[in-house]
Amino acid sequence: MGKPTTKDLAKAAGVSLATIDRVLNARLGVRQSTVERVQKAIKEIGFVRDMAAANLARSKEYRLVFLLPDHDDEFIDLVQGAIAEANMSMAHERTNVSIIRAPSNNPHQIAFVLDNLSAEDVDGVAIMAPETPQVRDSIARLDARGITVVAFVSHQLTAQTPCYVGINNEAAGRTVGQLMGRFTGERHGSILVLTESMQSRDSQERRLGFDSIMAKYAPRLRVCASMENYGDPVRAAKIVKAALSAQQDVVGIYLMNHDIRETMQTIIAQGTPKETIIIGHELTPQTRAQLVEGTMDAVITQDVGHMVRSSIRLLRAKAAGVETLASQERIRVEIILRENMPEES
Amino acid sequence: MGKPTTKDLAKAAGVSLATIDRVLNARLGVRQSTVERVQKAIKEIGFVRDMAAANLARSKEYRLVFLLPDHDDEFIDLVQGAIAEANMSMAHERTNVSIIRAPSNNPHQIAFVLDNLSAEDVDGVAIMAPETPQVRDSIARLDARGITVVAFVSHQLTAQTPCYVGINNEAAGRTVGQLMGRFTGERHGSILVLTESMQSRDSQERRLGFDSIMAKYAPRLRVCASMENYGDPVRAAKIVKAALSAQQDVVGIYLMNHDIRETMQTIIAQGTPKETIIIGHELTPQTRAQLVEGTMDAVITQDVGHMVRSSIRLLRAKAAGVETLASQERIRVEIILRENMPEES
DNA sequence: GTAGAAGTGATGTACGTGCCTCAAAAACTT
DNA sequence: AAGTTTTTGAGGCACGTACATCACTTCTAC
Repeated sequence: MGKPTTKDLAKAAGVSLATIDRVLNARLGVRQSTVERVQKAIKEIGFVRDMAAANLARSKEYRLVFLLPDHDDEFIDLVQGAIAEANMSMAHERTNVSIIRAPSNNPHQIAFVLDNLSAEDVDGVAIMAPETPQVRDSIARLDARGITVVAFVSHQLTAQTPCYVGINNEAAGRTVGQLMGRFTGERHGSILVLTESMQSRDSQERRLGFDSIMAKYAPRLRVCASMENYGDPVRAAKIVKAALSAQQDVVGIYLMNHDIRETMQTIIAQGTPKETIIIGHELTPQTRAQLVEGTMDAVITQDVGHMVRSSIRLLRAKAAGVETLASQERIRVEIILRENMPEES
Repeated sequence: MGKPTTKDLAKAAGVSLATIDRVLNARLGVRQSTVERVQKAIKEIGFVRDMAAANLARSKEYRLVFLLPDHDDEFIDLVQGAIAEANMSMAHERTNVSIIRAPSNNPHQIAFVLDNLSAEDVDGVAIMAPETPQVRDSIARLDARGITVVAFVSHQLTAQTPCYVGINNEAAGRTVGQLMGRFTGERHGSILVLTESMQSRDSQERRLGFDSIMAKYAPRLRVCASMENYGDPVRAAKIVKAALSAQQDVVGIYLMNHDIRETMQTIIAQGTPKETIIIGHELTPQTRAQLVEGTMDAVITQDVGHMVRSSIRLLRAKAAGVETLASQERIRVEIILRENMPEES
């Protein structure tokens, strides 16, 4: 005979199906002694409930939301594409994912958007936003309202510590360090580090990891202070130009943030010795092209599709109160060279 | 109102549920004109069927089988672990995965095992076995019996070309080549290539990719002919010892097969200059340890858990006659250094 | 040549899958 | 007896399936 069902359980515990249901869903209105009797029966007959059937009966749709920055760069595009794709394949699994945008440099606005999410309309939110007190508090309120939260790409420090779906940024920095050390051969010189901002925890962690490895394995190289462009293309170009003129011995460049359009353009326009090693983050159409033509040497990336699906699974599981397969959710720090570049989308 | 259901479809098409069902499952006994009417209605109201409910109603379990080699090495262990883990989390989704072992060096035995699989007991098979005519024919017979097949890790050439779940081995070889060229700096010397056997297509592809990159980017290095150990530990040790004594200028070693226990042991015992770059395949407890202690410099790997889950999804989808999300199933050629090594299991 | 039997293909009916839920009954409290 | 708490029953979610039904053909016998 097959797996035990609620019916078998009911018989085994000597109660009705409805009571079983209340115990399974930890709802109240069941005497403690009955709860225990049922739980004993569950263990005895080895009952595992069929969540597919449960969701069907509940005729419940999981409504999930991704909160993304409202500016458009290639990385956000990738994320949006991955969400759209996931949404397609999740339609079968009664899950509906939507996207909300909010200006990433305005914590109050983000908090406002989050606070306006009602448990009536939404079961879970994946938040991609800088780590600010306002957002932290909003997350706490979401949690209080029974909306589950995961931090997407960027960490969020909260009391309830929502899951973080993204790479270990220190490991990413260390990996870049190791590659930079190896790829520059035995050359001496300085390394430029370009970033959007060192304010964010992610940047700090990457830098930390990078420095630790550079100090340990490539002391011959001088790592310059991080240069911030604050997301301003003009400033980005100016900084790079100035740095390349000032430093004649640049042997490597670490592009720490993912939006590198202007930066790379300027570097190429300015011209660098062809041995200059350039390593950046995130596999986008831009970095792909750069890898192919050899202007970039390596890209450290996280699988965006995987992250999106992982977030969805986590949110669904948390919303349904189910365990998840942790190993499947771990996001790897991937190294992409020209040779192992996956085919496009 | 929510998604359209079969009931809505039936009304829209002006037929009963049973007819809808017949059309959806491409069963016979429906007039062509009716089929067309239903299909038109499907498109019109945008019907997508709820596979969860379908499977529930069918009260069907997908019974899948992995055919693995019957010898035990660390890679097989990983695969078995991943299967066990997947089995746990798939229990909810009415899927049951089991493992069958067969000697990988005996094609007739493998064919025999496959031929004994009945469509009564099994819906799909993931085959990890060398590419032989016997297995090819067995796959054709499986297909004829209505059992779906995917090739797991190793390619299988068949008329029906079953899906292959595994990495692009040529890309893997190219990636090793690029790393080898980079990591050896500007040094000159020779590169050893050690493998179990060059008979298999996978090995040939890896070698091809490796050679192409070495020739192009590191002509200063001399790549030696592949040395085969035929899976024999004693022979493996002897070969390595001989090679290292004969070649005084070894700057890099490419370990092409995944079972490298004796080989690495011998290399370490024999002693090589510490700058010798050693690159191998598959992240196992062994290669992890080697990476940590610095005796290996990089490992090219495929995510075993991902591959197992991917195979399961593919088999289920094919067995159910459903489309799959291709991008999710693509297996990446992963580069693992000490710095980006994922935590164990 | 036609009524009737028998056969064939197309379509519908009713109930089942494992679980949830609402209303109503039963078992306890005060 | 009224008020609570606990339990039950019946019906539903979106779909599948054995069996029943219906409309035609084809064949036989008169």
